[in-house]
Amino acid sequence: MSVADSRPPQDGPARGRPRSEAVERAITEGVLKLLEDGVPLAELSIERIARTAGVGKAAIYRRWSGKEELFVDIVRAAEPQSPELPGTSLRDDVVALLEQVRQRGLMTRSSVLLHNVIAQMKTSPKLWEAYRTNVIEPRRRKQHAILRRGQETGELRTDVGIDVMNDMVFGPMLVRAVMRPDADLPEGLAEQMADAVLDGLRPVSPPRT
Amino acid sequence: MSVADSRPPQDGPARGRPRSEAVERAITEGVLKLLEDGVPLAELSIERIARTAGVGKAAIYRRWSGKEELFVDIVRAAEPQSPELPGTSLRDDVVALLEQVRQRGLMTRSSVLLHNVIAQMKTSPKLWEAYRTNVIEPRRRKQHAILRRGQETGELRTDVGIDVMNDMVFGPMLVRAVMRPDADLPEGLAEQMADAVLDGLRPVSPPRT
Amino acid sequence: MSVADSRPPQDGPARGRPRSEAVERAITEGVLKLLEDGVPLAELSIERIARTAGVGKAAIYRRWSGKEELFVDIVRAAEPQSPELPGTSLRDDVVALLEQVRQRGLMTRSSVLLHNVIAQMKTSPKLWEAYRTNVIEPRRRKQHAILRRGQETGELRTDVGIDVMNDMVFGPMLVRAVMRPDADLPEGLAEQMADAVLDGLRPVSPPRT
Amino acid sequence: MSVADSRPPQDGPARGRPRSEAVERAITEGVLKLLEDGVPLAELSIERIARTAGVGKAAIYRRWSGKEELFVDIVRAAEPQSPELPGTSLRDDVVALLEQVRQRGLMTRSSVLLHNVIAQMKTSPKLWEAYRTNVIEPRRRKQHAILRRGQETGELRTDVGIDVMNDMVFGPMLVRAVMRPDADLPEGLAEQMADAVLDGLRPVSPPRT
DNA sequence: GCCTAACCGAGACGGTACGTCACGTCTTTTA
DNA sequence: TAAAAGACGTGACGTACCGTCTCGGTTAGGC
Repeated sequence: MSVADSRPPQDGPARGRPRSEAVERAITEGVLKLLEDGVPLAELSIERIARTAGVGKAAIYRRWSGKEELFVDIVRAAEPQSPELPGTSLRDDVVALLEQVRQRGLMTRSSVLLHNVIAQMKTSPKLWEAYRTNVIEPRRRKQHAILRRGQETGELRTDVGIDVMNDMVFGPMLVRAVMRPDADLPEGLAEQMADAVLDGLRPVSPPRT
Repeated sequence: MSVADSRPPQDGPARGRPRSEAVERAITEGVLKLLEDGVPLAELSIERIARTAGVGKAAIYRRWSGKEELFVDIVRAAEPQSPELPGTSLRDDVVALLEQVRQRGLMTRSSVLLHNVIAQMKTSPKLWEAYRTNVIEPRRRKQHAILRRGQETGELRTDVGIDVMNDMVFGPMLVRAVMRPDADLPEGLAEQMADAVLDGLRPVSPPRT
Repeated sequence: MSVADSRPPQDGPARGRPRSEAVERAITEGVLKLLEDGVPLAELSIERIARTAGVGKAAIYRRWSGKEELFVDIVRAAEPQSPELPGTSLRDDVVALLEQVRQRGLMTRSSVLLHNVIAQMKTSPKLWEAYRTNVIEPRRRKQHAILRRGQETGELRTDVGIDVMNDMVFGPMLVRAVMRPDADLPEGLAEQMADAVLDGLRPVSPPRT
Repeated sequence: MSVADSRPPQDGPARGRPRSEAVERAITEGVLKLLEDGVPLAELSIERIARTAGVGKAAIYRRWSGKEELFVDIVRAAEPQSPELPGTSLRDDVVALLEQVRQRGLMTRSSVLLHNVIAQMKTSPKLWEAYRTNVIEPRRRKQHAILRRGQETGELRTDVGIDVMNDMVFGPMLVRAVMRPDADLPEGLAEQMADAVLDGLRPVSPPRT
């Protein structure tokens, strides 16, 4: 299940002493504890994590190939589950997804935690790729599906690319929740944004006076 | 002019040998060369920069207090100048700013350079603050001013907060240009986005059937 | 028989699965193989020995308490048996013992093996003591007995301590065979040394002119 | 002067900050202190030495390529200077050299120190070679020279190889002083040994009755 | 034309962390 | 109960940077 678990694949029954789940837990909880104590991400060394978790360095390297892989797993674990979509209309589905992003922004902010870890990832192309593949792309695929269905039901214009529309519909909330820690995310924001932007993306623009 | 130039303030004429501008240039150009050669940001150590620039470590520490301060200066230097706004209409001004972001996205991508440096900054609150104050906020103030004037001229609805509208108008392009290196930024994208989103933000929403 | 076999003493018949002799053999032969392959003694780790022998580490620790104890047993096993002494005269007995040392020097050298292991032992006082007690002292006692009998038969002077004479008679060959891997040990060396040194240790030194 | 000083050879004036002699002293004295405190040689790690000396590991690796090279230098430094030879006769010169070996044995024993370090060296062929070249061989050359001159002056027989005679003359004291920590080395031992062994190596063996 | 202060490259300094390896112990399954 | 396998905490390995500190030497004013 873990992205970065590096145990070599093997057939047959496991041989030797199995890896302790307690160790796994001690490590991840150690990292979270350090972050919550306000330790800057840059000061999270493997040695310090091991010391905090009461664990040998080797126990960490046995599971992850480095600091970054470990962080990916921790972010993945903290990632909220994708919500059930109502499916009643394009507007309702869009609101549901926007609301998820908004919630995520609130959570991320309140627990200092993930914001920096995610930012940090961009410094390592390899890791960013892992994060994109495992977290971002699935979310994006779901968004595309919703928009495509909106086009089919005639709720959405067809003369703008799905990908561009995706950024127009979900980009504003993303920017607000992820890139601007000082902006507020009031209740009702999802509805407000959805209504306004979908209004500009209706299939036929009636003439105005 | 440099944010991080740490020469102690001093009265009277400079004494002793003045700092060599050639050294300054060698350092910044060394960093750019390394980045362009595809060296990951995480592998840019002060020692390596000094070696590449043919410069002593002390010469760097004399000018910046650390790696991060150096990076801030480099990003600032590479930041494009804000364009002149036509001022003919809300739509034209918005298109001009969106076009600037689009151009910046194209440039950043082609020169590998800044994308990661900016991401990196988030890991250092101090630096992110500096970047926000010096780069992001001025740009945002200009955007707000445009939108406010749009409200005054009746081109924009007044029942949505300026700040939210700002994200709705400029957020999509920002996401596309800064956060998604694989998305394309075709010509005409600025116009397309501006027209669609402004359509949803017109002051009066006529009833639909 | 093994010095370092650490099975706890126990009454009654052995219980549970008995230790496999094949494992014992695999371990000792693995060590010898590694040494003969030119692996430096310092690179002989328990882990590597176990890997080479196809054996678990625990199987080694069950039998010896550590690397050094294992080495003692291996050296002991390789030690040549003490020869029969002719007993016809002091000179003949001395030659026989010197010849044994010479042979041992030749053997040790050809099989790389033991020279370094013995040297290594000196770093562990405990082991050196074991080696001294089990290998060196018995040999020394036999040498002393011969010399003492030489004094009784009037073949050896009595005004020099047995211990000093022992070093004078056997020391040269020992130095040559054990401490100087590059010296040659030609046939007849034992006789040559014995004659010369015994000449200086005759009971009465007649006055010279 | 140090065997293992690994500074790359260089022309012209020294560049950069020169290496501190104080550091050199702190390291060697740290090692001696640890040994004198009874720390087993096997527990002397570079990290511990650095900690004891209040020095960074790099400062050690800058001077020696490893633990063993460091030890060679320490033994060399503790090695007594070769004595002036009287030159009055073969017997007097031999006594002088034997006395040196005896003294060395006494010292080595009293200061626990060097005995084990020297033994340790044999485990590393490379180091033993260094020790042999720098310490043993010079001493041996001096011994050979004395014996050769003894042959020329008619004090020594010529029908035994110099090398074999060397072991016969100096081997006993060497064995006693280096290989047998429990043997005593009384004053006068050098004279006693010299007289006895030289008696057996006189050029003409007069007939006996 | 000196003096002197600050610069310059080089590199040593005490530290900290890296990722690997071996230690001796412990915990699995299999025989 | 022993067997192989392999995870466990510990700690040393040798390397790379950190940011500071000497070195000898250079480069500008101000005298």
